Amino acid sequence: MTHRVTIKDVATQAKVSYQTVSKVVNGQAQVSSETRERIWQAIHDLGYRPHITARNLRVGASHMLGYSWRSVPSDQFNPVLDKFLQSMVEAAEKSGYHLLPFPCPPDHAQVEVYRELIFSGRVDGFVLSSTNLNDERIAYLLDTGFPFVAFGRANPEWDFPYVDVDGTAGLRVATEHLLSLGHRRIALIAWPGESLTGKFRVQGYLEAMQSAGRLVDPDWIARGEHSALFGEIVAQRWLDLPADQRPTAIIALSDLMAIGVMNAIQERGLEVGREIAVVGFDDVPMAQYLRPPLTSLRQPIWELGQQVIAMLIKLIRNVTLEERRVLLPPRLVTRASSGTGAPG
Amino acid sequence: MTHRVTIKDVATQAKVSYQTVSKVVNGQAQVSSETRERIWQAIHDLGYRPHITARNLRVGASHMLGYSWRSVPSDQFNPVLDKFLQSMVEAAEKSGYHLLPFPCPPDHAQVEVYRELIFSGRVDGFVLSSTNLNDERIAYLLDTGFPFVAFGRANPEWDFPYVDVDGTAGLRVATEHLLSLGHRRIALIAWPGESLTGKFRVQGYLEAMQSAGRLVDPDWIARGEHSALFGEIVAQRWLDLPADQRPTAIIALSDLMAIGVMNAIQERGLEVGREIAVVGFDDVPMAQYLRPPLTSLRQPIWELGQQVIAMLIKLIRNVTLEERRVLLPPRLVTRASSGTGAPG
DNA sequence: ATATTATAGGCGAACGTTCGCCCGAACGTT
DNA sequence: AACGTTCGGGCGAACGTTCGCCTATAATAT
Repeated sequence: MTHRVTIKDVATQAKVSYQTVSKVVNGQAQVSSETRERIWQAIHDLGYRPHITARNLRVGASHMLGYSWRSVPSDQFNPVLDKFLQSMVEAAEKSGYHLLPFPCPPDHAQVEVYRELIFSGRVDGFVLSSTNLNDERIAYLLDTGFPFVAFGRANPEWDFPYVDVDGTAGLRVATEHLLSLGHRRIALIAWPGESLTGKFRVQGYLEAMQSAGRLVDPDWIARGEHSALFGEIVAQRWLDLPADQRPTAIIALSDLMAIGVMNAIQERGLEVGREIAVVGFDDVPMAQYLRPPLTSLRQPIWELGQQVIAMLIKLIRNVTLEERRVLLPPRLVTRASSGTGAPG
Repeated sequence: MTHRVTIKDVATQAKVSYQTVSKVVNGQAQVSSETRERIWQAIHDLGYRPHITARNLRVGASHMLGYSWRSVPSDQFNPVLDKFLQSMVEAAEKSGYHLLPFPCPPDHAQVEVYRELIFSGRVDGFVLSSTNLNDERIAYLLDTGFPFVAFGRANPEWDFPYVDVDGTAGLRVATEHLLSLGHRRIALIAWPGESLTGKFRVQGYLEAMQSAGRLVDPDWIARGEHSALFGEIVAQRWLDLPADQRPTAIIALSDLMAIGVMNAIQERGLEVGREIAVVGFDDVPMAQYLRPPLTSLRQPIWELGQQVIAMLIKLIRNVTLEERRVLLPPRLVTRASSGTGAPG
């Protein structure tokens, strides 16, 4: 590297003061069209590019948006990361921002890391994910007034901007789908009660059952850890019931658990889709390759990424948000695992 | 935000010049221990954090490492992104660097985007992925001498630092595994000839077959697009052969294609693992949940991420690399799909 | 006691921008 | 002819650091 070409080089080349070059670069009006062209010419000739760090220092912004996510254990999959990141990166770029992915700190150190990023001027805002009910980060950021948008909800008493998948709507649609196929005993595999995301999804199931006038047997809702094994164990338990009492359809709150369910069913020699319907959530890429292919709810990840960044940038620019709470419904992708009608 | 607390605030509080504070913050020796403590105290009291942008401007570095990746179509999975990113982000952070993910530009605009990032001073180096034989980006970066490390190889005539998975070793191990189980007719599903990664992997297969003294029938190597469907079609073709001529084992260069193979086999009513062995590559999380679970080659993604960043940072700091070309072998994860022995 | 060296810490400058203010010229108005 | 207005463009300053150099004092050696 010989010597970085700066605004001053352009200025001498174009025979103006360097501040005038700045005006041209930033599209300010106070320059005659002749000199403007002369300056652009010089910029082009010299291959000048504004130095972002200097600009950022001057304007007091980093044009960076912080994001960290929890890595999933390697026996699981993160179905959304690729698309979500791409979406955010692209949306940010369009507005002159970049994403700063930082290592997800251990729970107790969360806030400290966010503090650090704020006070070192590294980021202008945050995208939060993996939010939980009383998320410390949200509490902290609300307290300091630093711009952020969450991907996921939290304590309903708090007023903060978020985008989220409408799990309630998703499960309502999935349940209605099964009901319309004639299923009456529809079971649900959910997460522990602490899970907020789980709560919303269960609610959609309950709503759909209720408005169809179906009573829900509490035994039809199983709660446990997010794993294929748990899905398998629960399904086995249900399959032990006499045929006229056991569920004819099982919804799992994730594809991972749904896969466990499918494996349990097939090990009993039963046919998924014909004898027992299975529905998952996430629509992981693999869902379509399972045998039978898995009916699942696909999250509008791209749109969520676009929204979350658009909102965050508005927040940073002090534009008021017309929508502080955005819920986007997932789409039911119907495949063979949910069958064509209830048995019997 | 009232007022950012700067080095000067600390200085007045500690009754020294602000440059001395800088010395303390950067751990320089020329300060007595009393004043040093006084300054640290002031830093702590005021909650001072150095302003990164200002520091970067002064030292003429951005402490950012550029990275972009090609998003896979949504019917496929990116098995490595999550871990690879986390690994790189974490490794970078340890050395005071951050990752800058930027949108993967369309092919024709690749170089221009890299140029821009360099000349606007946004990054100090690049990690390249999805490299191809005559990668324009590599050519350009070699030409300008800008620091980068590739994840993947390219034109062997070029001398540039890279890390990569040793696909040759991986396929050698996989093939030897099948040979040791008594398989003689081992078929391979590969990518088109242009694929460099594919070429290395095929080579491993050929080496293993050769050193076992097995002739390789050219018909046992199929080449086509990376999809489950292609795997399925090819497998069907092989299954049409008389039982004493068809392959008893099939290796696919990716799990996605292996899944197609498994489905084709099962649709013929044959049993994967007992009648025909199947081996994949990638060890996607889903592999263990398939029925039967898929034997596959797992890439050492975490280590690759650590290495690539370590090398890049050395390059930036002008430390000579002891190893400019790092190949890490994948690990064969043996599961039921490769069976316990060749049939017959 | 003087000369030499080491040490602590101060000071000006610079990194590459943008911002706000100012001034001079040109122009139109009364 | 004097005035106000508009427009083009110059200028100083600042953003928060780090760097290199300088100086005064203290410590050591002769």
